[in-house]
Amino acid sequence: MSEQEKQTKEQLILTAAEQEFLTKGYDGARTTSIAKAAGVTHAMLHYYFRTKEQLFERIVDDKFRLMAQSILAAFGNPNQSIVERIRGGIGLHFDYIADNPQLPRFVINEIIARPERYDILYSRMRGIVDSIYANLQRDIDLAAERGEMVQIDARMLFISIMSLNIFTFVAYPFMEPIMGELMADRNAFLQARRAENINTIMCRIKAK
Amino acid sequence: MSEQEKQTKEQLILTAAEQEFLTKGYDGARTTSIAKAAGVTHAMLHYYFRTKEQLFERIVDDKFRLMAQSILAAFGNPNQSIVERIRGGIGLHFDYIADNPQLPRFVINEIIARPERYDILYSRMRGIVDSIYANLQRDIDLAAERGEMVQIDARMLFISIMSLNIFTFVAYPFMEPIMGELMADRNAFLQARRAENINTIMCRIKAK
DNA sequence: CTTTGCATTAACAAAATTGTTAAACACGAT
DNA sequence: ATCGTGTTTAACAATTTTGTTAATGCAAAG
Repeated sequence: MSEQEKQTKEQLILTAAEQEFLTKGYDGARTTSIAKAAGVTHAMLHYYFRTKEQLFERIVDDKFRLMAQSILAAFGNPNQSIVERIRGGIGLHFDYIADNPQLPRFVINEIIARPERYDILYSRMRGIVDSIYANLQRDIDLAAERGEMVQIDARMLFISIMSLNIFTFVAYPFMEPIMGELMADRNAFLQARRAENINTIMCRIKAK
Repeated sequence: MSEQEKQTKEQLILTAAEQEFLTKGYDGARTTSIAKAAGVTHAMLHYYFRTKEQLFERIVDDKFRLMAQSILAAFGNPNQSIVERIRGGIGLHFDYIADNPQLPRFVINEIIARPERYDILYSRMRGIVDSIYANLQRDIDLAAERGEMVQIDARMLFISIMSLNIFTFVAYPFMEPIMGELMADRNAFLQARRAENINTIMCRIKAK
């Protein structure tokens, strides 16, 4: 059972740490608070992860991978028409973030707090983004020539999509108290927002 | 000159503190680091502001006011047509944030870190937002009836505009390294982004 | 049953960070 | 000149937070 127990305790700490780091960031997080939330002594936390730094890196690695995946999964899609691929991609991306609403804010804050640290990560992402971009841009150009949509820079379109989808969640706690009934029912609001984001982008790219 | 000197030192500390708090947040900021950046001993900082907390509040108050203003100023506008008012508002809002690019992230993080604290602030903002909203929604409804634009919920439109404008700056450090030449020239990119945001919203509200 | 190896605890140590104080200082007003 | 007021400094105190250690437990393998 020692193997089982260890798994559980380590897992408990990781889960508590994830929650703490995602909401409070590295600086705001306290190892004692994490240990308490996990129901272990704080010496236990250091026993498994040595330092706060190392514990944090475990979380960060996971989360960055997740963030990159969410972007890829949404647009590295099969062989529908480009317009449908974009429409579907927006929805997928939105849903992905809805499942991890704290993720974007965490990633952005981390990168701003310690940019140096993520150089390796960038080279990986850069390659992925470049290939998606080239692919998407080519399809957009072709579709534009056929009059199926307007000509547009794929990266600009991409940024617009990310803006609309991500901001909804990043700013939710800020907007919720000042938007009244519109946001009273979270699920209803998110559903409406999802549709609105798709609609907004579709209007933008639809052939005139 | 004692009066002059005091102003300057206090001001030096405030300026350094603003920079530190905006980039690192309350938890990441160090009073010693602020004092050093301001070129004063850290005892000096405590002499003028007593605690880190109080120094922080001075900054936060300013910044929240600024944030609220930016939203108001952009859309509480004169008597052009509603479509033109929206078009102009997007640009104004974008420019305002371009002048204070760290502001939105700071405000959002602060509110998430300590929601309780901003209850009073909310009641003030709530009133302002409500009146702008009612006003805008009425004009939109009228314009929609006249066929000048599509029918749309003003708050949804509002969120879309904020998303597009704010995200550009919040995520800049994250996107810059993975977007290649598109973002190489910051000014050129921002100008393009400003136009794109206006274009995107105009497409969304233009009468079909 | 004892050895071995990891798990656990409590108490402690070290470092970093915030906050204080007492003494020196500058300088204008009386 | 000196008194008073607010400024400045250096040294120190307090607290918080991270990290360590030595002793103990516990369970499986020999």
